[in-house]
Amino acid sequence: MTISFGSGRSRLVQMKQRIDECREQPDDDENCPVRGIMDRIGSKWSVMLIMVLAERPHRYGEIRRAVPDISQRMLTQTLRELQQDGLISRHVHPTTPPTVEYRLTQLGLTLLDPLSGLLNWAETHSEAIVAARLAYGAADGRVDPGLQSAV
Amino acid sequence: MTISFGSGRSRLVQMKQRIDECREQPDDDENCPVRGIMDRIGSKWSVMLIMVLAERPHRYGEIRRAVPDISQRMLTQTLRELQQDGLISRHVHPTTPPTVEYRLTQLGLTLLDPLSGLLNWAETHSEAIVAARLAYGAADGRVDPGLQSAV
DNA sequence: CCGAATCCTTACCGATACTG
DNA sequence: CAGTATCGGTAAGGATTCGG
Repeated sequence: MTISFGSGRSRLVQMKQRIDECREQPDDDENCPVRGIMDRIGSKWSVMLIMVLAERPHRYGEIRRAVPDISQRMLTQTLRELQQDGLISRHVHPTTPPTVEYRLTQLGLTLLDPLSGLLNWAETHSEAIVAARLAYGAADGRVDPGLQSAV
Repeated sequence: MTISFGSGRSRLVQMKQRIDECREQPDDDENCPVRGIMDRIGSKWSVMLIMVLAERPHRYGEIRRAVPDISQRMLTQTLRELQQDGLISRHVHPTTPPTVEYRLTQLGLTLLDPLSGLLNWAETHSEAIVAARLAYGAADGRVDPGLQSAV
């Protein structure tokens, strides 16, 4: 995007201030939605389902086939959560047998850009991260979390 | 801005293809790092610690004071994970008492931009999401997940 | 075809106490 | 100051079974 490179830092600092303010009011939930949203993003299957629906609207069984290693329990539950957040919508066609179609909402579409930005970062730097994980705990098998200064 | 609006969608679809390929090989771990990275991002404290260190390098106790509601167990554990991924570095100054400073690495700095993009999205649309959560389960208290067609 | 409901096994994570 | 070690409650999530 057109925003300069160093902008991420200052925006993050401002963000932290706002989240800190949330902690002041012990209302527990509802007052700091950013935290809840990030938890949702980080949940095991949300991003995967969003990616599937980003391609095109899908029926329930289609999603199930597109993501074979999800249990129907978690598929339904995650769909409900995303629906509850207004990111996807559920459309029932009164046919026999019933046909249910899920698709991204307008709100869900706006998420695609920042989300793909993060995923692109993950893919771009995945090799560096795997390398870092291997380098950690180096030496002769000794696990010595002592001093190290790799910038 | 040079990037068109719908770019997020196509990039996400491509991303899904690559993650699907990862599932083909049952090596379980190491072969699909994107999944692991996203889990890390979504973990409870990682983003918060990154935000703190985005401001400036911090000592252990400083982070602890900056994030009061984290246990020292999770603080140390999350710091180790981020260090292992090469996102932060740990510097021990051999003083008495010991002084340990954490800071973002070059790799960690590159994460700030896409991460702040996502956080900005979360903050921007937080009201819409809260509204959607309230709207879900509307009517007279009846929870009827039947048919609905809000976009 | 599209779910809901139940059971049950893990892992996360907080609290607490102890070390160098 | 900057951690490590251990215990235990809780909740996420998989397998399975039943319903409309």
